[in-house]
Amino acid sequence: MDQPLPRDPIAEAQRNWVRRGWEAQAAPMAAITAIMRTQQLLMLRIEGVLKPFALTFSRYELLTLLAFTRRGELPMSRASSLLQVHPTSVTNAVDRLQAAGLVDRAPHPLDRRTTLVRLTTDGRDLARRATDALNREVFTDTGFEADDVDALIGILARFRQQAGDFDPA
Amino acid sequence: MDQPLPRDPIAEAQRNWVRRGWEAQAAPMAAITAIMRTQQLLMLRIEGVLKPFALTFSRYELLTLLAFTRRGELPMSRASSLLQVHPTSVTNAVDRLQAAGLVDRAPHPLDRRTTLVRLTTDGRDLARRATDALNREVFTDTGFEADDVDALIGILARFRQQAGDFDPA
DNA sequence: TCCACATGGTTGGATGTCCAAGTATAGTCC
DNA sequence: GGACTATACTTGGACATCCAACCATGTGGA
Repeated sequence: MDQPLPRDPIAEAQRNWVRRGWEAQAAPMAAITAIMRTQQLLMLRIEGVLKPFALTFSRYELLTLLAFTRRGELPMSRASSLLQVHPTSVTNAVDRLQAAGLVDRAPHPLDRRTTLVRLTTDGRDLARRATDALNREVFTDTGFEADDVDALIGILARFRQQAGDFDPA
Repeated sequence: MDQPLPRDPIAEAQRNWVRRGWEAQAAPMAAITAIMRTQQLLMLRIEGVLKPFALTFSRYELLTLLAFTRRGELPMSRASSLLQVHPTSVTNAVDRLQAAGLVDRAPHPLDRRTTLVRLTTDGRDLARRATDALNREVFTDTGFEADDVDALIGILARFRQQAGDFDPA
């Protein structure tokens, strides 16, 4: 899987789709498959940068989300909503971050259903160091051209909005 | 997680990045995070369409790849290369498809290291029906605008090429 | 002919995803 | 005040990802 293929496998699949008579669906299929592959490439790269910190991207995202709150804490349901992952994914991430001493769970003062997840000092420090590494090694030179970055942001925001991710206003 | 958020969480994260002084990295970070979320949305949608066929996207892709070959078979290493997944992911997919009677494993006539994975009649039929469903329910109306589909294809092809996925020629 | 290197595929393991179901708690309405 | 609905989070499970290590086989060069 390290060796470049002689041809773009997704362009090939697109041609196959056209050959089978699915012309209207060929380009959308290719775009979606390209998104899947691009995500995979980026994930491998990001996980590679985070590995020395004993972090995965999922756990990193939760730490960073907490680091951006005023008090370094959030209800788990809120974290699930903002990170746009299933509540069980947050449970999983909090379990592992808590075992590593990077967050704590705390009861909500007024609502016994709610668990607050709170950043520890170690967690805040690691979030900062991991962000420095990602900024330096991924976000400074992503492999996208600058114009493409802006275009992607626009296109994917329109898509996410029509998918119901956030309100139009 | 079903309710739209009042604001775009990724745009919010981008503003947070700028506030922290990481201006050059903010847009690339947002583009990458948007790719992650878009992939997740598309995957949920695709898995939803495939579920009645007792297929996952990963298994579907292998079936479709085989359906496009002349003889309905490929060496597993070739499948790994074309699908751009780790060999263990192909082993996993073949195990499950084989258990479901959708593919068979066969020895290579000339190379005892190599295992061929071969589509069965049931597998070919299921690949066709699942493709019909995906064409109808996902690829005909993806949620992307038509211009955006073409732009995505171009942008992501450039990215995948610079990442070493395929040769420039 | 033998050895070193490469290839193909598997196994065990770690990880994170979401679904279904369950329990505890809170809110609303009659 | 009680019943019903909703919310928060967990647990168990299915699934697929990739990594590390291993074994069997093939290739090429000395």
